[in-house]
Amino acid sequence: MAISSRLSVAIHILALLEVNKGTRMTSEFIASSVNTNAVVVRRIMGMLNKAGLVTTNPGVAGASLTRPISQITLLDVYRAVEGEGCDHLFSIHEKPNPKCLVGRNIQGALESKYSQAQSAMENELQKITMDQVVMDILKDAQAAPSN
Amino acid sequence: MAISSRLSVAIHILALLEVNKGTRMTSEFIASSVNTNAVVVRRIMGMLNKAGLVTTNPGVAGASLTRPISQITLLDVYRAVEGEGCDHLFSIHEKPNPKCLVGRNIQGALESKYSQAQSAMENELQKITMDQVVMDILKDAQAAPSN
DNA sequence: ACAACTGTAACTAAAATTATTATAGTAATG
DNA sequence: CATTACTATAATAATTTTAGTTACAGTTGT
Repeated sequence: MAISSRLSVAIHILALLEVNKGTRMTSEFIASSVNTNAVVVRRIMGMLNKAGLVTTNPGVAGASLTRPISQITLLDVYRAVEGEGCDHLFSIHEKPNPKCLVGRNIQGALESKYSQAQSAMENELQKITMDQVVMDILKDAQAAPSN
Repeated sequence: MAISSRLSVAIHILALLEVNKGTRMTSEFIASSVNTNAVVVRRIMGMLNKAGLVTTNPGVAGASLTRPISQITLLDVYRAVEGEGCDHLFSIHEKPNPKCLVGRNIQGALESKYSQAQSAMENELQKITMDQVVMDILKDAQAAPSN
């Protein structure tokens, strides 16, 4: 199964915060750009807040980034929205038969291999910063300006 | 969300086929090592068969590997059991607002970044072969022999 | 005080995974 | 050649996760 779209929505939110840095956006406004419900936005914004990536003020619109987007990596965002789920990208079947040689040792063998693949992915996410994403978005905007 | 345990079960099955190469194992026997239902084993075995990794004979027990396990990578197995799902490891939210600069361009930006991370993971899976997994299993067996 | 928000909890709906039941078909064996 | 043991697969159910929605309490600024 795929990784949930929370990461994509979170990146979308952070990009909006950067691009519209001056203005105070409501969760309703952000939701209309993402095309989802405002509660979903607030839920994810809450995770970004808890992870220390944004600052929010209860009751008042307009979240803000806590640091320059060049210092926010996709790994930061991924961990913010996936929480504990980050630890195990690959699921391992539970309780294989300990009476069987393979059943007894498969879990350990899988864990060591899986962690290699997972680390490779995380390292790549860490290399990508939010400002690269924003640049991509703005670059496309120059090619086809309509703002 | 995490990647389904089908990959883990498939690896378990292939390891069993290698370790017990001489004998003809029934799906019931394999299921008891994995600790699941025999139908689950046959379903996954069917995927491995369709992907050309094993040969099965309808009605008769005992699947066999089509090539040496040193030539089966975890990426082969991953693709066999995840099928189309492999294409998009990360989900992207649908229909962001085209009237918004960010909404208009976010999907393209995400796709290019995500494919970097996904490729990094797949490259790592490709580097790991089934015989490394089997060696891990047998190595543990030497340390704590009970067979 | 009021209006406009945010922060959450609770509930619903939809999708995916795994387990299970059931059925049809293949093949080796006595 | 009928019986037995097994595979292949469809259909169903149970469980889990995600995303959308409703509801409401709390905060802020006017």
